[in-house]
Amino acid sequence: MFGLVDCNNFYASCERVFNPNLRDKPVVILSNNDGCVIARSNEAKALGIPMGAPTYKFEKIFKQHNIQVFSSNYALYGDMSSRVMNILSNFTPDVEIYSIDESFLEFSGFGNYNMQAYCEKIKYVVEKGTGIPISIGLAPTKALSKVANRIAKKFPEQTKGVFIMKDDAARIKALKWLKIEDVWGIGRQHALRLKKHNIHTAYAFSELPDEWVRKQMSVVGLRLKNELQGRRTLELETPAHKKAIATTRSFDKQYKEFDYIQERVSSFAIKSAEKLRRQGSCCQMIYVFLKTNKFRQDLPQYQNSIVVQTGYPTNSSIDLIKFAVEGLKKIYHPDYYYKKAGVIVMGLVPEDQRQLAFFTAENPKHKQLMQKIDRLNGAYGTGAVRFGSQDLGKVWKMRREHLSQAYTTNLGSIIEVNVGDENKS
DNA sequence: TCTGGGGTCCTATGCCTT
DNA sequence: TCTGAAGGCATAGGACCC
Repeated sequence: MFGLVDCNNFYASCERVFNPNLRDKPVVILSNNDGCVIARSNEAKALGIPMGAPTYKFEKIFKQHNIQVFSSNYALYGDMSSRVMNILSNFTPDVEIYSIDESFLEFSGFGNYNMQAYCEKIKYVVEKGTGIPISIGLAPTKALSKVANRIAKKFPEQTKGVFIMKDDAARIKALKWLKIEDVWGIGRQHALRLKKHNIHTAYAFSELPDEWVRKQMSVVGLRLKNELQGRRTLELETPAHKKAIATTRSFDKQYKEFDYIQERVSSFAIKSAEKLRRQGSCCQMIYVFLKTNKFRQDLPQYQNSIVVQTGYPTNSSIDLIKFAVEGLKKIYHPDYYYKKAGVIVMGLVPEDQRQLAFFTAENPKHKQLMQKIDRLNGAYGTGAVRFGSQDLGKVWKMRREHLSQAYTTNLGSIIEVNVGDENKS
């Protein structure tokens, strides 16, 4: 049996843990730059706030319905997530952390357990320990456990937040209920095509001929079909090393000047190098991209990207700036207004296993230099040490006008409890 | 004026080597 | 030495996830 544990409205729930006044009130969480809505409480969903809603278009509605608005606070959500995951691992050794708010659990050898009671206990202990409400779905395959979870979440009164797909009759009933666009692995494009072929439910999809699914949706679609029929094709995955690390951002407005964009791309390269060093990896390729604002169709559109081979594995900020700017020069075009750029480092190898290149290699002094820089930045804050290609006078600030505090990771943000006497807190 | 960021996997294509 | 088939690899793009 697979179990899928999903935290309910995770980001909104995190905010509520430390601010109980938010209970039963509509809450939305905004993306970086406060650009759009990326999470909603049930109350906000009921008010018709869609996922991805642009903030500037909905500000009036936020005010009108007294919706509580928060900038995303990843320090808080990341910490709350690891607390939840820690508790889950006490209930079965086989846990795959699938995302910040979801885990697959495998229950093998639990034949004699009353799984309904066991899962209700998991739910109780997680909620008691963290304040985060969860839903649990159990089924014979991963894809079906996603379906079961959806039912648990959708019908909390009947299911108490735990739904177990006991037999084939339950499977068929659930799949007939689930709309095709809500199936895990069916995105917008596939849903559109399937509907054109009169496939509207998960069940109808699961009954399609193998060849058709394979042809239209590749082996991925076929695996999904098998999973929905109850045949296990996906297993619990063990954490693998990352294959790429990305640092990409939208700009606060549109920019044309090369110098500005070069400065941004250099900063992304530095950030990527820091991430590489933190996980003990080096990269062999660096991908740089540049885009105009896709929402401004009235302006000329342009996007381009390039892969630069480094020639040797490196995680030196100095080298990565050099390669990134070299790539940028090849794709930059002076006629456009740019809104977004990014750097992705690829071809990652462990730092201690880098092969020696015959003619080129990272300057051996860089390693020590980077260690010192990382230490200084660690002690005095990111950006304490900057590079020549970064604009020293400029402080890049993300728009985060509705940020809650880092209650769990920053001592200065710790909650104070006042007990009677105002002097004692 | 203002619409996020970070990932994965699969396929098609073209080129090169065997 | 030439030729075609088959396999490996890099790259680009599309689909999906959270």
